[in-house]
Amino acid sequence: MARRKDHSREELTQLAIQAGRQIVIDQGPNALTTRKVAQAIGYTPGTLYNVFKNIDALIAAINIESMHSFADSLRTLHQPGETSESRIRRIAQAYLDFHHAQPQLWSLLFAQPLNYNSDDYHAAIHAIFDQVCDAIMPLSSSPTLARQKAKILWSTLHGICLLQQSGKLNVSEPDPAEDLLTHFLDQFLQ
Amino acid sequence: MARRKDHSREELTQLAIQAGRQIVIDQGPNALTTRKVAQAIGYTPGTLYNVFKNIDALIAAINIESMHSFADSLRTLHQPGETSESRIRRIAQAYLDFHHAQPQLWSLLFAQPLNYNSDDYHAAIHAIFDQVCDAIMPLSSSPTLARQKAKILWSTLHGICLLQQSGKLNVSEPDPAEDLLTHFLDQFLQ
DNA sequence: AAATATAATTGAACATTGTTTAATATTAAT
DNA sequence: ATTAATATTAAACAATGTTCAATTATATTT
Repeated sequence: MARRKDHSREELTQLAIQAGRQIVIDQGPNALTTRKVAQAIGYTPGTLYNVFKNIDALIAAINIESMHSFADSLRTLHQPGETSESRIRRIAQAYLDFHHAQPQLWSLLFAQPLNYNSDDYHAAIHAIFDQVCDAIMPLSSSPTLARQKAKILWSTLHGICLLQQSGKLNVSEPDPAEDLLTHFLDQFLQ
Repeated sequence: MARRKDHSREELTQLAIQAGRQIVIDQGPNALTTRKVAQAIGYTPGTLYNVFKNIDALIAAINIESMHSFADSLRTLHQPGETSESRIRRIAQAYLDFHHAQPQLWSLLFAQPLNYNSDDYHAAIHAIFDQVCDAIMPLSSSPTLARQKAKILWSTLHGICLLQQSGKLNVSEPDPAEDLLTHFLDQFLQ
């Protein structure tokens, strides 16, 4: 068998990403296999390797889409007249909202070590992180301090979602992510 | 072949845990396979299944040991006359030290979703986390707030190490984990 | 238009995984 | 001494990522 040319290279790429994304949403990161993705788009695994170098590259592509989508939602939420504090709080809440709305995509993106690096991946991270830095900049005395504060905020958001997802520390009381975040931000924004 | 009885059940358990631990240290979490562990202890994979339910149970056992070891180091570091601030700072630094000294064991423990739960696992987490809560308690007005603060500290430590390990945000400047931690604690301990 | 080159697609295979199981050999109990 | 219980293994299974020769459709050249 050979060359159907039903789809262009770019179409195939998008088909695979969307199919893979849906598999992750429905069945979790562990269910993302080349055979499942291939079957979902009506091709065989071999074809995927003509478009992606390996499955890590496909995972990276799905993650890049998640990041751009999140970056877009951050841009949408931004209102020029807003105080820095309000903007930071809304960015943080948006992170929690993403985790709540798409826990499986969040896991694929943040809860699993990634073995694939690329400029696109790098750029997608910055499409998010630069906005966090921007929001914090007005409250800091130097760009270096602002960057550090942004990394601390980012780290804490990661950790809070991981903690909630693993459910490992819910003995006496659950402590909803929102409560932890509020508690953290009240001090962080002093 | 059958029944050599070179080792008791408990001896086999410990052999497997130590062999697995060393494989993770030397070659990383992904190198931890039943066949490698079995070969390292001079048995076959089937024998491991007579001792562990599956490989996730072995991973959990290795993690439990890591946690007890870390909990011990926290106990060792504790000095009765110390201020709360100093104790908290040293606990946090110990977390970073663990990550620095054993990055692979840290990854197995914290950077990968675990699919195996047990009372022992739960107890090991608390052997650590209860000490963090204890250290924070004197600075808080209620046990609930102390627990929340402990979770925030814990989350941030996680996040900082994850960030450093992934190396994804080291564009303009690396921002060593120690700097981020100091920056965080200076505000956290106010 | 014919011949040739290029590229896409597949099926089949390979190596590695985790895991199960029937067979077997050793120990323990009767 | 016979029987029962148990530990161990080899072999097999299913599922995974990945590679590749063979094949066929399109593009290019003559």
